[in-house]
Amino acid sequence: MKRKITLKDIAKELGVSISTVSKSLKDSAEIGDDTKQKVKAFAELYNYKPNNIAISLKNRRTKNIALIIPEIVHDFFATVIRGAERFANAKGYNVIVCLSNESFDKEVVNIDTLAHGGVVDGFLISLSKETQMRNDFNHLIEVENQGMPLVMFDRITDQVLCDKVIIDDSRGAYNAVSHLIEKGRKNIAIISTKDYLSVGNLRTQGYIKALGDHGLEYNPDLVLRIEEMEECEEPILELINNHKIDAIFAVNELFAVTAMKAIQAKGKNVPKDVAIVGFSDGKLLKHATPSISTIEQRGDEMGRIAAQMLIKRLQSEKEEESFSTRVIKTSLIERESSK
Amino acid sequence: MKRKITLKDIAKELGVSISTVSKSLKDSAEIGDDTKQKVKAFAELYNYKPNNIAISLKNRRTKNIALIIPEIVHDFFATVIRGAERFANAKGYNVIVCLSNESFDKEVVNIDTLAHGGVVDGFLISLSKETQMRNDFNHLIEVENQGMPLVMFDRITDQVLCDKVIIDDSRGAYNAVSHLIEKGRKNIAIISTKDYLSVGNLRTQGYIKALGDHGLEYNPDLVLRIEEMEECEEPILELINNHKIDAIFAVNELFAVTAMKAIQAKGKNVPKDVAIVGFSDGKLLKHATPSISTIEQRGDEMGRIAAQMLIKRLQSEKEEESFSTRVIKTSLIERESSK
DNA sequence: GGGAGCAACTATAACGGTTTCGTGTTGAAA
DNA sequence: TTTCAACACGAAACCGTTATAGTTGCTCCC
Repeated sequence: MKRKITLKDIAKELGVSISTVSKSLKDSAEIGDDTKQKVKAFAELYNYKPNNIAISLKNRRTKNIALIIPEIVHDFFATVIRGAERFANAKGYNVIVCLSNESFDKEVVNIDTLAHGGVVDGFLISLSKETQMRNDFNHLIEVENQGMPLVMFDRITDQVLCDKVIIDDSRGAYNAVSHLIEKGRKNIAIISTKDYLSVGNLRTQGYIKALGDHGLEYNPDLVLRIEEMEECEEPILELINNHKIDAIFAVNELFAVTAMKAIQAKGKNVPKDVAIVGFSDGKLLKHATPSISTIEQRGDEMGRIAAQMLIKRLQSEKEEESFSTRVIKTSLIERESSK
Repeated sequence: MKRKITLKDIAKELGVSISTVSKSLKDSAEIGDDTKQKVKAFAELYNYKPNNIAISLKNRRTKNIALIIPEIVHDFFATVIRGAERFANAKGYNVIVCLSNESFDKEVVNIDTLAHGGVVDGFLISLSKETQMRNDFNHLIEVENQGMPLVMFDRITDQVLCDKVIIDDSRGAYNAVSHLIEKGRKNIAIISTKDYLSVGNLRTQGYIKALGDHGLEYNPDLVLRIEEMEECEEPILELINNHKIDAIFAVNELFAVTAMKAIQAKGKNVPKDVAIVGFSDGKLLKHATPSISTIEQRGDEMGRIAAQMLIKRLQSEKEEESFSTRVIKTSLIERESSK
């Protein structure tokens, strides 16, 4: 690789000291105007850019932040990246994206490498499924102990003290179910995830509360908890076949479209026979036929706020001891599936 | 931030020199066995990890690679990230994901910052729409001139000499259209993009060739070139209304589902009245009703190979002067829309 | 004319490693 | 006893910056 031009090169070329060059480029008052001009012109000419690695070493900070997500082929997380990246870049930070692939081990390895290696200044993380299941957060607690700021988003745990960004899962679900009730639906099922997933759990709670508040009976048989995303078809089919249902609230995109397909395959009509509301505003729901109503889940907003919280902490000198949790509001997007 | 433990700390604590500690941890033959053991044990105990920034500075390489993509909420690019990240991580490299958002300026800024700042060792890039339109690749040529390796994938240009990974767009399209012809379709339209997009252009060529090879007449009226992804509905509607069409080949997911919706809205049946084949294997096509046949476009494979080519170049001492282009094969996934 | 004060630089240490080149101590061959 | 290699370790340079602490040379003024 061709060597990039350094301060030393400029100094030698112009017959001044390295310090002079450094200070000139920073427009220090210590240096005479003509020298400054000369140095700047030369630097410009040779397209000098300071070596960030050296600066990182000196300043003990890298201006990199890690963003750890469980899965990337997922509109929601993709928009989180977009939001975080945009904000961070504007503040002069690079985002290093890491995938845990829902694996505890990979999450740990990622964090370890980046934290101890001094590669990043802080972390943005959404927990992997496995981590939530194992309920083991030592790797995160250690990050905190090292004094590295950490912001958790979406899939969080209250066992780690740090800044957090979540959406109002429970209230979002509540609104979705209320909407279905207002449309006259009485037998509303929910397709959710296993309880150890914070998000699925909260949404189920919102579902139950909405039923209660509207004087509908809560029937546990209508609560389906899917274990494996990839094998959701069968249990969904079973739910639909064995119960009299006139509406479904699905906690994610995949469950919603799979449910709709199953219903349509039975010759029933959506929304006439069964109405559907999903959660998270991805392409799948928008482009389904009929299009599926959903609770909007602003991933970019979440990414932006998470990055903001992290960078704020990185830039404040004093170690702020109180942590805050930001809750992002959701709103209902009405589409054809719940007309 | 709490300071991390350094070689110096260990040295002071054990009453040996920094060099001794460094060498011990590298298991150098220069150091006596008992000293080595002592140092290693101590380092282990305090969870010492070398500071990668310092190593980067010394070695003049960072073990970071940049992956620049135009858009992230896009299953294809998301899978590319996954493939590249997986391979790079396994080789000890971090992936810094940057989004150009289809903007020339952001692409240039990204590259400039990372290249001159010494943050990354090399680039993986898929050109932004705007860059392809402007036909201006100086920022990439400069990267090459600096001796930084660069691998282009998917959206490439032949005006920059570097390693490349593409899928066989033209042949993929050819196969898609041939498939439709074999199913007895005669009036096949293509919904493509403007010509400056390398990918859309190649797919259109494959379409034309397939028609010719099967003795069908090429009718330019059946070639729709969409300018704005977001405003594709109207022109697609127009195409469908004004022409007798029994099949559509769409060069991406969005065009395929939009076309299908339009056809169904007219009361026609897919695939009976109009068959559809798309391109790129995203969720949208898979979960559409009916599911849409498509040309598989292995993003993860592309990412993996691109990362592999880049890292190979980074690790080889000699400056290899010949560049290669890897072509990834596609295959047809038959689904309901072209039965 | 001998500081004081200032402008305009330069030298140096430090950031945390790696690496080359010593150097002091052994023990054994000559 | 001398010599000399092997061993075990240390000193110092270097990567590219920045911050702090000098060092000049000059003017000004009592």
